[in-house]
Amino acid sequence: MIRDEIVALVERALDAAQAAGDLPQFASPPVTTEHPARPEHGDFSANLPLRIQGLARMKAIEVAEALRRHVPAHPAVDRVTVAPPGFLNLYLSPSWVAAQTSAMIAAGDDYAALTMGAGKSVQIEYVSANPTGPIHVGNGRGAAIGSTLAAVMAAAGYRVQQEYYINDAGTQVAIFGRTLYARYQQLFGREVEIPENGYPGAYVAEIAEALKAEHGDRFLRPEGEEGDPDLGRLGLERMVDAIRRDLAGIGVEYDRWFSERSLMDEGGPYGTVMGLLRDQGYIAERDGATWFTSSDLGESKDNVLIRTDGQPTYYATDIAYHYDKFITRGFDRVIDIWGADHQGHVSRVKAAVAAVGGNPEALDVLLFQLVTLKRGALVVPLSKRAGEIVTLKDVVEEVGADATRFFFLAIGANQTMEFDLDLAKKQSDENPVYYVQYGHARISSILAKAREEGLSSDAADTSLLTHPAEQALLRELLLLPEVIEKVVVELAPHHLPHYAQALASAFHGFYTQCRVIQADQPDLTKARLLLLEATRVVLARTLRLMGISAPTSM
RNA sequence: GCGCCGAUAGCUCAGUGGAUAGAGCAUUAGUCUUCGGAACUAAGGGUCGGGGGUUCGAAUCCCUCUCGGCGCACCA
Repeated sequence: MIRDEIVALVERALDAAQAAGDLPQFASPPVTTEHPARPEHGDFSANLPLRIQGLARMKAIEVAEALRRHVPAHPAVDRVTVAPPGFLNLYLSPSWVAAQTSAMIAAGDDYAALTMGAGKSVQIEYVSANPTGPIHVGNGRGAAIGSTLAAVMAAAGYRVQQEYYINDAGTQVAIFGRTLYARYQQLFGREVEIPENGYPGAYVAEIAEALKAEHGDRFLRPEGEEGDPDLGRLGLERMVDAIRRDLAGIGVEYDRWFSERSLMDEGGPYGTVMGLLRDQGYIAERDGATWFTSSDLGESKDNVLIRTDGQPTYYATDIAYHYDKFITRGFDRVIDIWGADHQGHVSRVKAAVAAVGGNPEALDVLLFQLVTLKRGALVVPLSKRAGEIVTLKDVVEEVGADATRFFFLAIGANQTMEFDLDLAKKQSDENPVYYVQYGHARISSILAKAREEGLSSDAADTSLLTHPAEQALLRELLLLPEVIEKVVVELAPHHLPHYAQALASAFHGFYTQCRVIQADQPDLTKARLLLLEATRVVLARTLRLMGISAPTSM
């Protein structure tokens, strides 16, 4: 990308200035650039002179001047200036900038593909909500973040695998099964209450009805007896199917759905991990339970792995799961995306990963702060155990998948979100996603009209694209690779929607000021059509990375 | 009590140690209305929660205080 070339130019200028004796010899910190807020300060600005003035024992402005004299010529760079108190400002050549459009169009949906991932495998696991109830609004945030990060990392050259970890074992699943059986019995006229800690939501009763319709009384046991485990298993399958459908509704598709239960298979990861921990002396038996002595590894306390009832804890299975990710499947990187309420789990999973032979540095846990759901001033509980559940599906049906995704993506993960259901519809009308999509539709419409009139961008002379609005748009198009890099480095997808808005704004400004199709100016028309094609490519690419549609009409 | 996250315009939020802190919405005033008005231009609106410190330079880094969210289970 162009930024890397600019950085290289400044590095070479430093070397040359030192070689020529204009600057003393010293080891320099790495060169960085930024985009100045004000256009008169150039397209790229390097603050290197300010940072090395001490090392050079010179005034920053003099360092800058010495560097400026040694910046090598480059076709992309028009001029280099020095600005107080010691900035080196570089200006891109308007004709070079305009000429980049052809490459963007040629690259198409591969535009801004990076090699930083170097083909490394990365597994991204997200949502993984208990399959004891439907996906709710809070889960949707993780879904939007995870699926977007996956797309962006793929664009950055990683081999990405997206996974959903199905918690199909453990206490909550058992409670779900008992709730389902209670609902099932009720359908046969038995006066049975759902369990105290059960799931009161209507969806459990609906599953019971569906299973009754399909299987009749097959699962009925004599009164007072426990239910047939097959009923629970089938109910869980239906729940997982519903989750899969709801997530597909906002464009989320996983490569793999991983069963927690499968970890317990004979010779599987769970047994392996327990053996590994035991061999290394990290296991202690206390109070009838089996403990991981994680405090030996710097954790604040030990944790139970096997409860007194003989069942493994969520932590134990999670260790096995991460062993499977790192050791069995050998991912180079693993990214877990969790709600902030799991924050306390982060360090002990990392400790466990290290204990079973994985590299904790290769594990990133991306926490997103919780979504509080409101209906006007009232806070709506998100718990599955509360009666009312505001499902992701409900919200998507009301405000649309594109607006929902954009809404979740636009806010940084560290920021708590308030989702006001009363305002959801109104907000969706004002959602900036439509502003972005409208830009794409507008371009498509103009290009269609041009085709009708037999106009094309063939052999366009891009050097005609000198209008400030054209140049502003062109510079925006060049930024996407930097945005992708930033999203990957920071694991922060929220940069993407902000970029999309800036790009759309640059386009709408161009559209207002520069008429594209002009009969009396065939050459300019060709050049502007080329610019439109490039803009459409970049806009569509940006929207697609966010999992949002790029409509040709709206 | 300990830990993680946050506090920036009326509201929702961006902001990489840089130059005059930005956007959307809202408000006000305009443009234009033959390529799509879901558009464009402009104005008003800020002690970047308070206080110290580091630095040529701090919304950004460090310390501290206040307020808010979330954790600190043999639930997940």
